[in-house]
Amino acid sequence: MARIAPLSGFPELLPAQRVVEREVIASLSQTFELHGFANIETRVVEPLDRLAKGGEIDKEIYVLRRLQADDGADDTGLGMHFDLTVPFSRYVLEHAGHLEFPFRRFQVQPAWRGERPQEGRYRQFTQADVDVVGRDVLPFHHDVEVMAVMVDALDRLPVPPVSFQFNNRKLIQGFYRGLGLADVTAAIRVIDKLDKLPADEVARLLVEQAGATPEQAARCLELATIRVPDTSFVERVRALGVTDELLDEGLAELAAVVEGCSQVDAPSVTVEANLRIARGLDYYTGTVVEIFMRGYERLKSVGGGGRYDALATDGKTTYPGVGVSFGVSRSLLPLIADGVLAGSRPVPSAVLVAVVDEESRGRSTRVATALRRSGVPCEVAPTAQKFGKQIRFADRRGIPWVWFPGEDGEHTVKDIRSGEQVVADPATWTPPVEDLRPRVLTTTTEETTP
RNA sequence: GUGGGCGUAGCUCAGCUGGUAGAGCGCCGCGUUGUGGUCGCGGAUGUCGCGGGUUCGAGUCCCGUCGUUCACCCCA
Repeated sequence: MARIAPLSGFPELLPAQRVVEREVIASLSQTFELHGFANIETRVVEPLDRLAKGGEIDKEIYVLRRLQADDGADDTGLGMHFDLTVPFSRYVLEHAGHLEFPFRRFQVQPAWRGERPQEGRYRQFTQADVDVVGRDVLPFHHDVEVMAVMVDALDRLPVPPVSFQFNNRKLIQGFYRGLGLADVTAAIRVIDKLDKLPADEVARLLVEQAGATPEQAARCLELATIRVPDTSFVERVRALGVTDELLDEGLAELAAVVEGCSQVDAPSVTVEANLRIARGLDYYTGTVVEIFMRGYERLKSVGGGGRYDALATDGKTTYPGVGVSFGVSRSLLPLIADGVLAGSRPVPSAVLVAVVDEESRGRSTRVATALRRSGVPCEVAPTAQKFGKQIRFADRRGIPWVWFPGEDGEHTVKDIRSGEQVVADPATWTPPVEDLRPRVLTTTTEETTP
């Protein structure tokens, strides 16, 4: 029985499950590096005043303090980061003198939020972020680039198909402005409720909270219901008859992002323009995106991001950025729990070297040494049980091969899946490459490895 | 943070209006004296999440607590 109570919201994985997470992180990192993004790791804590920029998230910050703090000082003024964007913006400011701009980095780290946990929401979770940051300026084409990188990265993952839903803040703001709407920010917040409230209710709220006329509210809803897999949204928006300079700019940018991401060779990723995607964070200024995973829409977005013209500023210089993050824990833990993803084995060993009797354990150890020299992960059987038991030991752990050391160099190795057993030389034999490392198994297809 | 559902063997679960804890799978042993998986026979599972209360008696009822899950909120 579990005498030690698990901590709610702080999930831990068993070895075979951890195989999945490690392979996914390795795959993401590899793709990001293929696109020339450097890896960084930021410290776990940040000064509280930097983390707390107002907003609901303040209450979710875990604060650090010493057990024997002075009575007067109840904390150290440090909190654990709740995402990777805030620490990154601080990192950029702090190390700006040593970075080359535009700076391209990726980061895969845990973050902490004191939330009520549930499926896909944890108090400690890992996310993977890719961003490009410029000094003073960051050309728009980086929006397309960084989104395309994430499209490529997620396409290579052994997860269900994902959908990138793009929108653009300039488009929304320009449209509302051209429409003559008073409170653009309030209107965006209301439109964001569209998946929870019926359309006519949203229209009512637009009138009530955003100072819209019924006519304006109707137009806003028309805009928000546009959702297409190509650039045809441009014509449909124009047909609504609103003209505005910012709107034009947003339309062009969104078209470029949708176009650019559609051109990535990524069969398991769909790309759409969805004009009701707003995203709550108010620092976004252009491109915004939310990512959804097929069959797991209940998790809401498994990733998201966008353009922020002032990621960081030191008063003299501003650093605009564009980035997107993928929720590693949010997407993987439900997939693992549902049995969609599993590790092929809980141990790295590809071979179990059997032990004939304790007197000859040295012979088995020498076989293992030879195999390791060839890069074959292996282990020696813990006890000299009957061979049937030793084979079962390997079978339980998913170790595909069992090596039987012979008396006079007469070695044999058995594939316990097929039962086939052949004479082999420890110095030269290697298993098929697909047996070398644990792999990620999916229930739908046979297997996938980065 | 607010409100609801659920917590029984390693796993999935059964257990009626309170009366001495069960099944399947898995695990262990033997059949099979050095090559597993099938089959047959046998065996062990457990502070019924934890603490308190009501009762002659609590897995069952009540309260609290922890865990889990759902909704709100927020977002990865």
